[in-house]
Amino acid sequence: MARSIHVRRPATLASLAAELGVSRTTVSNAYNRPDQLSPELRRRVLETARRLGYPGPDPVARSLRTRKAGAVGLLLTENLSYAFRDPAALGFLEGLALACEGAGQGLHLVPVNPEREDVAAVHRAGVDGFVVYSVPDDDPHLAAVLSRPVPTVIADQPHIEGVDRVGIDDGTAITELAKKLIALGHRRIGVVCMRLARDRNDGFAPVDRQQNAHFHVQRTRLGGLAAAFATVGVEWASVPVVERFDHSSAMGASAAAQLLDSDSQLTALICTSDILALGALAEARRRGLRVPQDLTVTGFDGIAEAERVGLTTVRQPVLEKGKAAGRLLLSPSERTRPRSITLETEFLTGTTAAAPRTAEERWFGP
Amino acid sequence: MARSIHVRRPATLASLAAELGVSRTTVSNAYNRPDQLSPELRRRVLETARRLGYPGPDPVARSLRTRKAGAVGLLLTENLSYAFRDPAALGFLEGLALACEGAGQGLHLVPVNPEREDVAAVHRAGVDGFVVYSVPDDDPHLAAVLSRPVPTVIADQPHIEGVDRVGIDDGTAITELAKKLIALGHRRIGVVCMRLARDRNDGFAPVDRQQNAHFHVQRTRLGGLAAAFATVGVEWASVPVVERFDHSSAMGASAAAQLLDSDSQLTALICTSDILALGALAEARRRGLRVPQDLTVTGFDGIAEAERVGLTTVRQPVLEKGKAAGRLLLSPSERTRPRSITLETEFLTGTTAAAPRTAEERWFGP
DNA sequence: AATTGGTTCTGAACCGTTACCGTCACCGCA
DNA sequence: TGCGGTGACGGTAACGGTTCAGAACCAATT
Repeated sequence: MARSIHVRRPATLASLAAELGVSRTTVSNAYNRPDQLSPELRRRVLETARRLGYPGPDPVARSLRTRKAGAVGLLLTENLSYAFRDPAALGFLEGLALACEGAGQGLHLVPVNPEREDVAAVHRAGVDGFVVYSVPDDDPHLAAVLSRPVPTVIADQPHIEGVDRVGIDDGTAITELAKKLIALGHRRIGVVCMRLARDRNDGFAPVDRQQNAHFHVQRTRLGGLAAAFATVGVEWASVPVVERFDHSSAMGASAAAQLLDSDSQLTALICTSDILALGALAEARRRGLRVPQDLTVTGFDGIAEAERVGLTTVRQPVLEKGKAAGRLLLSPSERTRPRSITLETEFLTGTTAAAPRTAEERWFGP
Repeated sequence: MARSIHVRRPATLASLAAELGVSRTTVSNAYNRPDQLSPELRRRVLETARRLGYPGPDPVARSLRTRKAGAVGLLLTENLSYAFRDPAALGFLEGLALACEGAGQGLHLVPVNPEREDVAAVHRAGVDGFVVYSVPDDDPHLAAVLSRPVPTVIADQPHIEGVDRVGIDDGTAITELAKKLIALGHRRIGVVCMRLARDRNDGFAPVDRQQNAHFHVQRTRLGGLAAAFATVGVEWASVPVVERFDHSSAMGASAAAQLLDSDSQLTALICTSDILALGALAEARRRGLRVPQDLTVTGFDGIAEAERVGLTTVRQPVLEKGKAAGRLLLSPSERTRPRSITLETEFLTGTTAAAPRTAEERWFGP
């Protein structure tokens, strides 16, 4: 005979007070303001609590009353595993977690169902503020976050009126990198980038798709490249840009292959992330192309493995970015006006970029 | 003149009801049970909400009444960065996050201040349950979690009466590995392990420290090795075990160095994690020792990089472990008795283990 | 005409706590 | 003896919702 298990409701502050013959206020004070009652009574309260199995004030009820949840919400891009496997995102997450930990705040990962456009989870999250990390510009979850009456910090996204922001200057950073390649003599380049929109497009990305990209970071980096090459008369529309939906070095390799197959005259591959660049390096190796003699390859982010293999890239301070987001959210600002933090990037010379071979060298070998 | 900023309190469900001239129940229903009121009225409610800037029912208040927080708490080992840089921990985290996402539950990282023994954060977390991942057996935070009247799942920790558990059979898995080395002929081995207790001890770990280790996983793995080598008459007390507090390949390298310096006759280094083993490989390379001809090196975990370099190791399904923990916590069990899930491990042959050179070979070369 | 059933909305209780202010006893001091 | 100050505790009203039993109304059935 199935018998429903009798779950004894845990004792409440009120029941404890009744048992002790004191007021609820006093019990509350025993936990929250020890100086407000005599040590003797406090001892009795806590001891009785132990005896009755009272686990202490209910966190949710407390939050309701004090108007503090003690946690910050984090909204990540649609696909969770995507973030967990991207070293840059992970660094940001670690930095944010550290900042929260330092402030004694929990970090609440908001569940975003990739299937349905279910914004409810954003409304259900009991948090004191939100950090939004690199979601598409038109993400309904972002809109939902902004509709909540709590402070918000956005990272790696375009500025939104009245919202704090942290990020780097993606455009300028990659323009610098492009200028180095231009100075080396590269004119015929190919570009590998991450996905530009929510829909999958594993292949060439025409200019209008680039310009309408939903992901701010990718859009800005491509824009920075276009600007740099425009200065030497390279028409951007003629530069092949290959997009990959999944972010992995395998995808970087396949994108590199697609580019090299489409134009054997390319002298450099510019990748908008290190992960992709590592794949491009692997593809070059597979083809027997020497880097940098036969092909220049560059990345972006400055992840550990890139540094290990000497990739020419741009380092961005991902850990600091996360910490800064946390500080921005948790610091007791006067909130007089939205603050914006732009962190510095650093060009890493590496060993995967060099002057292109001349035409003769290309045809007859060195 | 400093003037305190006037923060307009956001509209409440009650104020919205008053504005509309309906009851609070009706407004609540407009959000939670659309079938309970006429479409026309519902439309009016939502429209007025938009006009008044009402962000929808307050999540904390709702949680209080419904007794559901919509999130699970995760208690990680003391040092957050430690977890974020350990691929095994990261895999677990990803799996857990995926399980939560699938169930529409948030994942609340409990802030654990490494400095103070501040258990308050555990009590402050508004969650429906906890997952505790590989904390020291005597961690006060674990005790605090168990005192909360919510379901709990522990991972990679010894069984606790009445608490669900997920893990692998560390002892048996590493015993298998040890037996392979024994079969190859190894008798003189050194062991590199992660920290065994809260206090830092970068150096040799005597047997009693091993047996009293606070970290279940490390304790069990060492025990498994001892059991295996006992079968061939190798006295465990004579086996050098070097411990490192920080978990990094650099530490693995230095530990390997310490072992090789202390006994040049060692034919194999068994490491209790892949990260440490990768460091040991680096150290062997630095010394000009060929692996596996001159030295056998093994790891544990089966992280991606280990597989790339062909490390002989044991793979454990970390992602699955995280998912299983989530399922265990979120599945509507009858909770008739605590459940325990032990996942399978797999021996990876790799290319870093071989028979030791004979004495002659050692002295005169091959 | 009375009963039934369905839809739509309401009233009051409740979730478990903390904030705010008030009360009261006790003490030292003039 | 009266008085202000202080330490210890209590009462009441939020905090912002959800739940559940039922009221009011109307149409259809018996």
